[in-house]
Amino acid sequence: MRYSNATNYALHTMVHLMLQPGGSSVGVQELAEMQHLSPTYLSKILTKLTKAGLIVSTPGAKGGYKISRTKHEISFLDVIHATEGDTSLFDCSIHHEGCLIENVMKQAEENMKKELESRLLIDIAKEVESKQKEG
Amino acid sequence: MRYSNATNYALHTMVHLMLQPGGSSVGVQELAEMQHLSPTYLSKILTKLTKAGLIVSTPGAKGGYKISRTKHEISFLDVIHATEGDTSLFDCSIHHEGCLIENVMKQAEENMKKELESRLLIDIAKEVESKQKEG
DNA sequence: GATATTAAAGACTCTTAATATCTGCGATAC
DNA sequence: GTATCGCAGATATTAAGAGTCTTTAATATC
Ligand code: SF4
Ligand code: SF4
Repeated sequence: MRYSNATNYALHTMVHLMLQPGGSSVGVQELAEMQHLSPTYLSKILTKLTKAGLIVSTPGAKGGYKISRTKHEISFLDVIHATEGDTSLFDCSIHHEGCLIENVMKQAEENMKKELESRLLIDIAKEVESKQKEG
Repeated sequence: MRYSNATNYALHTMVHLMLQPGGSSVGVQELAEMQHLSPTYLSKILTKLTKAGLIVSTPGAKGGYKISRTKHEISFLDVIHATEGDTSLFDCSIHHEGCLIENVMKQAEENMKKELESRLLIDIAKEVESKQKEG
């Protein structure tokens, strides 16, 4: 059980877009080069982020992707939901009434999600920025 | 990203074995029937649990599986580790020095594991037992 | 000791999901 | 109009999970 690589790429892309001065657009080929990916593959991931409303795409010449207006509210969990879907980690198909096992597993998962929801990408971006200025 | 079915089967098996009077052994075919599985498939899962020291196997005639001596200390996390391995959910192969993203993901995962570590199977087994007496 | 019973291990197939590429379409700037 | 770009669909390719079959080794019973 592991997060997909797409989630990793999505997180990096989001941070990168947040660091764009004035929230300007960046083309997929630049984002792909940065992460050593093929543009077509990354494009699929970016489409997911777009549909989730985390970034905004502008097609056509001089187009690209830019961070959404909700920039300061985007959490790690938002990105993960966009790439991984929002299904439960533990999904017993039977669902017995008042299942004790499911209870424990779901509660634990909730603990993880709470943390991921409380951590905002903007804070990471800011830290990265200040590190770059130092170095 | 989902827990494997094996983890579900393992959890059910563990609870079942804990409910055996006197911790007596149960054969794989009985455990398999209970969960509508093939004995050979379940056998692989049971071997993992055995190697993790959560259950004890006795081969040969009248053999089977019984719960380990550490019965009262076995947590959900122990079972999950046995079936899923103990690799991290978020595993970036690069591992940059002081990576901020990895930090957040690992911390969140830790929150989940803390909960899974604190929840003991024996408590679930006892609840199941008392429910059965009620019904 | 012979035999029946049972767990352990390895090879193997099947299915599914993730990964990745290629192609054509539609929107936009110039 | 044309070059540039994101979007969607089809299509490999790969990896992991799910599950079966067969053989081997250990044990109890007789
Ligand atoms: S007891 Fe819970 S986990 Fe087990 S089969 Fe029922 S619903 Fe699923
Ligand atoms: S910044 Fe962190 S997650 Fe990103 S490549 Fe480096 S180690 Fe991996």
